[in-house]
Amino acid sequence: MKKDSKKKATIYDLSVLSGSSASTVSAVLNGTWRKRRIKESTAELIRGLAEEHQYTANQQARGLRSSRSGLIGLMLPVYDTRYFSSMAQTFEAHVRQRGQWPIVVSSLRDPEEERQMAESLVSYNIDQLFICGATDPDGVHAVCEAAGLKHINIDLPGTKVASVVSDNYQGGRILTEAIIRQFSADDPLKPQELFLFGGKDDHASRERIRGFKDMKRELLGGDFDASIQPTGYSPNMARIAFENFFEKNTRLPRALFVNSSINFEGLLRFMAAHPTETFSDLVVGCFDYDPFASFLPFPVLMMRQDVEGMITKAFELIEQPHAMPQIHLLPPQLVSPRTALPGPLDGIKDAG
Amino acid sequence: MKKDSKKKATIYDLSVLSGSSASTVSAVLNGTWRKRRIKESTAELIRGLAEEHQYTANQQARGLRSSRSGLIGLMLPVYDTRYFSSMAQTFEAHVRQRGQWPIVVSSLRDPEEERQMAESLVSYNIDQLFICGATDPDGVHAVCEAAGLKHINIDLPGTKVASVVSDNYQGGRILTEAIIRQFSADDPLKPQELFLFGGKDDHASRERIRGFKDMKRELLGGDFDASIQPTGYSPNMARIAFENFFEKNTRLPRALFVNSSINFEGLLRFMAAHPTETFSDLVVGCFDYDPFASFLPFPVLMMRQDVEGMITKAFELIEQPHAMPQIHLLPPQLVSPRTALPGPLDGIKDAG
DNA sequence: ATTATTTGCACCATCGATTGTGCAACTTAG
DNA sequence: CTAAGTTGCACAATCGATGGTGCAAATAAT
Repeated sequence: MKKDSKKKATIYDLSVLSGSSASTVSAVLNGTWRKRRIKESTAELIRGLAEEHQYTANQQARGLRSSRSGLIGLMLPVYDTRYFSSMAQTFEAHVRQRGQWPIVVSSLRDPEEERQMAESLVSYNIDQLFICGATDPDGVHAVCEAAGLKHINIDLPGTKVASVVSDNYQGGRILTEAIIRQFSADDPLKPQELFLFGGKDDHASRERIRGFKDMKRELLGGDFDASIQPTGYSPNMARIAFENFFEKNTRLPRALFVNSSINFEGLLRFMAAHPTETFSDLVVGCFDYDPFASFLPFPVLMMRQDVEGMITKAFELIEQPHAMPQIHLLPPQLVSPRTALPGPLDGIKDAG
Repeated sequence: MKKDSKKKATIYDLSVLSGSSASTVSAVLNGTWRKRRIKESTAELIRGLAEEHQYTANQQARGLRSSRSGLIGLMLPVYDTRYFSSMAQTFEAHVRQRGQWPIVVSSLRDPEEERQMAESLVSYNIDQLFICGATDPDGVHAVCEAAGLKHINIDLPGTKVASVVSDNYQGGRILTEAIIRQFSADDPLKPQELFLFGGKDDHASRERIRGFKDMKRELLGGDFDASIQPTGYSPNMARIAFENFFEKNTRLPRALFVNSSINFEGLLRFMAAHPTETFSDLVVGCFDYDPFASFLPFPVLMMRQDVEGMITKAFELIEQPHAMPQIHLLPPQLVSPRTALPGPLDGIKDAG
């Protein structure tokens, strides 16, 4: 409107325009003006000018003074799986609802990266940090602790502050049972026909594997440790594992427990190289939910982790002075084959 | 190390410790010290102390002074599709490689939200803004322009600054042709057997629809406008459209052009309510790529948009003084059924 | 009409880093 | 031995908002 709309208005500009002091303007615009006994009419005037000149507070200045920023951080291993992207989406909604700003970064599962990122986020004076799926949560904790930054672990637990994670053990049991029950009584699954692929030596994998083993033993008997093939969280390592198995046994197992959707992508790569008949007799259980995966040409059982619940719980816990670094377990949900669940996108109005 | 490791070290702390002035410390640590003729030995000393005390610059103070922040913003409609999550992942990698920090927000396709978000990002003094898939890019532009913030459009073009978008018209043509060629010469697809579902009245949809119509007319002849069913970018609206079609015609079309993976999720929901036989004769082309979708029990052709290329191009263009608000087109890639392409995750080291 | 309160606001230091400017101490030239 | 650089750094203003403190003017109490 004014000639100099190139630069943003500050409280000093409004101070001149209104004839009040900068501190009065500040108080009016940040809501502390009643406490400072500013006249209603003065406040009104200033609010009007602020509106007219499109004033918005400089968050850097505000943050510098108050040593807060309004930013809440989420550290993710990666974005590009439905699990983590829905984590980001859900996190964003919660943060914005609190009038704060999400800043999401991905650490690529590298402990050193994780720590450096935390350092850097600290230098922006972020108010809280949600550490999701970190390889070394306690390393990140040390950084946060030193800076007095509130934080919490999600997905993978740490030992220093509270953690919110899926009940991977129970989930593993339930998924394993569901896989086994897919087979009819007249041609039941045999112990050596059920394998677990994927995951690495992290808490989630360990618990899932434990659940898998326990349930497998209970239902099928026989202890068959060779049925575990950890491949890391990498599509290609998983693909190679499937290829190797296939070469050695001239076929896939009848039933697969796949440890994550990332590993499932490894199975896709394997599938691309083999005719569809190879998979006619296959049952897959995957510890993650992806709507498209649920409709593949063979029965796919999935475990959907309760992302909404985890984020909600994490927001509750992060406020509390950490009495004890407890691990809070949330049950994941078994999803039958050919199921399309609503997701975070469904809340969005989009008339088209 | 020191007693008071609870608060972060500042240049003033290091100033005292080193016996130099704060400005000298600042210069040493931000790299401008040669220009200021600081002695090598002084620099060395200060660098040592900085290391020892784990100094990291307060970005808010730095930003306040220099009116920059080191933050680069990406505004996304949503996170939770493979297209947009890979956009976020790719963006992140590029930004971090430049030594800056990504701040990603989702605007949920609401023009008012988009503008407010831009306002708010401005108040953090972000250095650049990538506007991806905005419903009203020019509205966001106005906000950026007023604040002197460099910005660029991705995915959906605006008229005020440069835009980088997929060649939706050519992509639409190619996908349509590929769908039609899936059918053999002895039982070829007829014009009234090919429908387009999804999308709304945005640039991308319009172009894809134009490509669809043109190619359909060229190959199949007949102009059949009823074959377009826009449903918005919503899974449920798409599901309802499929249901309606099915009720009216007692079957699905033999071939579908689905406008986005979000709409494809609507098809999944429809599938969940119908037996597999319903889809035995179906061919689907989808304008988006999702690895799991590629392996569904019927032929699925997909268009993968060149996310890496778009981000790269956008970084090139955003620096340039906007001579002309040109639209830069990037060809998307046709993906055959049962194809598992590598993605941004493949770059990650993860031995497992 | 005084004194005691309350109201309404201005002043100023502060957060931590950046940067233009000034000026000793030292070196080189003449 | 003096004048003219050069080197190496300190000083102080500044970015924009916040919040403690102090003080007039208006109002109430006596």
